[in-house]
Amino acid sequence: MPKSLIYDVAQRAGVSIKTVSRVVNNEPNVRENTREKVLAVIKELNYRPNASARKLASQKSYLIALLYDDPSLYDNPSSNYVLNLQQGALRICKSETYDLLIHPCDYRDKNLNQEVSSLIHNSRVDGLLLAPPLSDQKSLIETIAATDTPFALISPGNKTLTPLSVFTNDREVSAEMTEYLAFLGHKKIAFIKGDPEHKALQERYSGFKDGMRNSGLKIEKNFVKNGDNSFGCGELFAKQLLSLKNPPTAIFCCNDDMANGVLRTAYKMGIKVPDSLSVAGFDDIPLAEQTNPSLTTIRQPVRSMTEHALEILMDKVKNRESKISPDDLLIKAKLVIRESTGKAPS
Amino acid sequence: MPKSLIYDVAQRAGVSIKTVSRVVNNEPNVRENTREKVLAVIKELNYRPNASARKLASQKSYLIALLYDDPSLYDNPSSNYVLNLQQGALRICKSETYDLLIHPCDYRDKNLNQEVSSLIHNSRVDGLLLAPPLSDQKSLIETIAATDTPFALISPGNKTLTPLSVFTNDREVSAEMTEYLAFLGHKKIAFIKGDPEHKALQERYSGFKDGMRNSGLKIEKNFVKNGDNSFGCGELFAKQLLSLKNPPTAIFCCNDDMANGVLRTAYKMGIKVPDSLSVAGFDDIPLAEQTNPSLTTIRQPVRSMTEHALEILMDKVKNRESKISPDDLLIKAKLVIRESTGKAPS
DNA sequence: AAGAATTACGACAGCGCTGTCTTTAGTTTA
DNA sequence: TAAACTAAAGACAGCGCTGTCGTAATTCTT
Repeated sequence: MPKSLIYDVAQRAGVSIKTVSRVVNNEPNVRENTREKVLAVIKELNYRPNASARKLASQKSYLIALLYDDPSLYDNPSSNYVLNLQQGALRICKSETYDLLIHPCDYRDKNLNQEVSSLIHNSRVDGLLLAPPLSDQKSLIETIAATDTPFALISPGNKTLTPLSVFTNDREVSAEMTEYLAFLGHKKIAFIKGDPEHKALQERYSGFKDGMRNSGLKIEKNFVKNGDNSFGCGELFAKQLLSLKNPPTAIFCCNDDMANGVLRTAYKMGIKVPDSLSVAGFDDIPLAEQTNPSLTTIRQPVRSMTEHALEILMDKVKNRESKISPDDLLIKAKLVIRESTGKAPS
Repeated sequence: MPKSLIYDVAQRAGVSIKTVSRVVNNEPNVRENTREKVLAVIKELNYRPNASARKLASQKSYLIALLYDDPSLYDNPSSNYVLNLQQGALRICKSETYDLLIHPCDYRDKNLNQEVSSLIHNSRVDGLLLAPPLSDQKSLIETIAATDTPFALISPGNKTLTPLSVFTNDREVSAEMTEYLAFLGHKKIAFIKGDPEHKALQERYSGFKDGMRNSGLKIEKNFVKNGDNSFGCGELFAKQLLSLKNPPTAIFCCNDDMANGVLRTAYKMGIKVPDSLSVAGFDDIPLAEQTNPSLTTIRQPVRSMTEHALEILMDKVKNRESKISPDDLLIKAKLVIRESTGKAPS
């Protein structure tokens, strides 16, 4: 199958190359029957426009960059999150004939701003999508905004930042989980916080506080730990908490990795879960289904979240009215109740 | 920073645009001091060649496609593997100023051949890198070969297929693990096989057989199970094996997911690991460190494997002599001994 | 030191599209 | 039915590079 050019199509359809171009790009001012004729020839010749030529002539890149924090830098098992991001982004890009440039970063890297701005300049991307925690980095956002490149965020919590953002209800659902634990009879509930730079994780802590208040429970100071999202710190803090003379009966962790660490410590200390201790996580990584016991947690629909965010971005990139209603912007997470939570010991 | 063109650089350096082009592309026939002068100006003006223009003029795409089986289709936790693939590929691409097109596929999809050939034609990729199990799909390889597009494989086991391939020693290292179990005193060793279409997993079984033979042990028929790589089947087969009147004292699984399933069943059945049962996996997914007990397994250096494979591919794409020696083609996996294996019960 | 061989560099066309502008066909109005 | 308009289609330049080929500068011969 020899690759055909726009000229071939034009000639065979008896029109000018410009008309073919109009059809290909869905531009107006083409009569319906000529459009059909051209489309037929395109199909017949299996014509695909040369991406580089389009880009060069149109001064666009047809490229969307997906920026995310690279979990393999910490070698943790939540990489599934990234794959879901990519999948969602890929799907929308494909449907809009854009390409996707994946760009794993280290959100702690001090040169991040420079790295991203050179990405924008060198690759001349038409738009950027930022996943948390990169979407929390204020100076990064400002850097990008200064380049006038459209961007969208997957962002936790509040809606004030920018209109180009999809939001999660981390706070509300964390409150819900807390209330669920209270409902099970737990009164001594511990919380292991995550990285403070991760805004979503802060929101989860706020949600925990809400939930405790709503349940008429008060938070004991030494039941709250400052974790760093890692399995290891879940282990460590569990050891501390469970060695207390008056230990908590439930531990709610900011993410599944830490919850898994708690599970391990409980196992080692011979503390039965959920009989003597309830454990809850957040994220619903695939592993959560496979732990002993399996983990009660909270699931976020990462893929559809990403797809929404990217659709918003594409609207911006293509300068068209957004069809996404504000209601669609809030992506709701849900409790997933498994084996690691149960009635409070009496 | 206004974006500068090749003309700007040429003018400022007092040379023609062609000379600038030569410098940028590392072509010969440029005097050392003019090269330096041009490089200085490039730096000064922060010149970056327009990728689309290069592609159009050179009739190349500067694009490498990375094809892999999408683990999120099965929602399993080994997605870290993919991230490592991507990272390795990204690193080499960046250093060669190529872009990376990620292309997750379903290796069971019957339209895969067509999908890939249209990828090649539409995106006009300069080269493809296939990860297992896609690299095992004979008809896919033939399809790609027919397009004359350079490609490289990350391929298990034997070296006969093609020179453009990086190999793993799945078989040898599986034998090693088996011998290690034998060394610990185990005589009744079970094996849970993986997906038969996955060539690497077959190799692992062959290695198991080698190891048993080398240790003077014989394989009991009902100690060998045909798994499908999933956690669930690990659970299931463990239940079957451990319910035998004369159960195995060690179970070696083709991958960590299944080994993790075994661990769970043992936990549920109250069988102590490693005291009464040793369990070994393969892959060293991040989770393997976090199970209860942590998992003895085998680690493959996926990242460096990918980097090697891509370097070979780039040599082919750029039509230059490969600097990679045949010895580098064999990427060796290593045993990682953790808590799940121990002396055979006496 | 003059010619031959070689290396360094430049002029210019053209890669395959899209944007702009112009022309033609078609439709409406008076 | 002609003038005035609008919709549809075409002509053509040019996006920013690289490839080819021609010419100038340099080095190597003897």
